[in-house]
Amino acid sequence: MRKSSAVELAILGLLQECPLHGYELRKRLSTLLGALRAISYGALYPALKQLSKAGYISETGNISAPGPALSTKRARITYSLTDSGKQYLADLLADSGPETWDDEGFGVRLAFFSTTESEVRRRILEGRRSRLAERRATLRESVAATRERIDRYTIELQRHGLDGVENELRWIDELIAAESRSNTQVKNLKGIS
Amino acid sequence: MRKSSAVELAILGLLQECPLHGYELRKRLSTLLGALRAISYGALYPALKQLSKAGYISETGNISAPGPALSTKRARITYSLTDSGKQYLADLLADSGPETWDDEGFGVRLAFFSTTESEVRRRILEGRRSRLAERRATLRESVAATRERIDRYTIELQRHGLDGVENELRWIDELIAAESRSNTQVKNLKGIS
DNA sequence: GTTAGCATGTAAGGAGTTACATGATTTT
DNA sequence: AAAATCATGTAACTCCTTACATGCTAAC
Repeated sequence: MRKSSAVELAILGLLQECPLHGYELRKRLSTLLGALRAISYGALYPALKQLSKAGYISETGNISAPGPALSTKRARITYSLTDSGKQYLADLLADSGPETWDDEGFGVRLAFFSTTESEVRRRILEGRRSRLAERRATLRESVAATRERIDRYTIELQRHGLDGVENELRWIDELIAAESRSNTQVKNLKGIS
Repeated sequence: MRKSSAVELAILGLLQECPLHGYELRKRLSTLLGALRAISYGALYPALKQLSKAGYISETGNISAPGPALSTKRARITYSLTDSGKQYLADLLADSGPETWDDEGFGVRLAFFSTTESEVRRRILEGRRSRLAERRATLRESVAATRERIDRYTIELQRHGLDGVENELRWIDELIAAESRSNTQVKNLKGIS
């Protein structure tokens, strides 16, 4: 079983909420992941086929309402998660390895954090945090190294990159703090009961 | 002549300053473009071969110092811009079409803004600005549309994405303002003379 | 002497985009 | 009736990553 791409994970995650057809799926992927990714049909449909072949999702023509048997609409293919797919998705979301720390892997997983165990959430957030801290260190070094250069624009570009990383670090810290708070609350509740 | 990728542009831009060999080139690309891109050798060397074949750069074994004829070091291949390459680079940098507004295309071009005409700089900055403004509009919409959702994490992800875009917009505005200032100065100087 | 870094490359393959092809439905 | 948008797909192609292959040089 090859490691699943972020796109597949996103598809499975969306289908977890409700069955959808491809076109709708694509729109939701775009808004869900925002600037992160705008997938094309040439990538989406093959991915759906492949997930279907693997048994993680099932296709059904939309025999939706019990009204007029064959609706006038062109047969839309609605995809839903199978039991096997639910299990697979759960496994993917239970993961907190290196692939969950890069920009895309992290973004997709965060989007489905509600379905992720609190402990795994914490590990993913910490992993992402140290990945970002590393990147910040590298960028600081290179900003320092380029200090003598007179080129305004090179400096601007690097400074902006560093700003972005620092910004994201603050954000992650907030998320981690919020996570701790809700953990404490849970512990308190447990203590009381 | 196929349209050149951002990587090729970056290579040409770096070679404009001084001749370099592949290994060094890769390090500089990484620091120059920061988080934007970390190119692998599997991409770099073929790109160099291709640029060489096109006549934009020339390869020379490092027969550097006039000391001991064959240095002990393994023959490093030093690449330098040819006249044709200089022309090509100038053409690429004089461009301000849509390909100069996306994340990567913009980043690379900004890095070499010092060698870009002030008018082209302005057009690229404006183009980038409106591209970002569009993205902001889309994100705002989707944040608004997702408002009723209770999912904290989906909201956080989208809000963070929006923050990032707004941040970059402010940065671009600063750059544009700085650009206008230096233009005004130039005009004043011209007025005086 | 062995590890780490310098230095150049190739082959296989993954992941996706673009452009095309088709047709239904809704809106103007 | 034209235009937009819904809806599904395929084929060719691009670009890049990973893994491998090779060997030198400096430092410890």
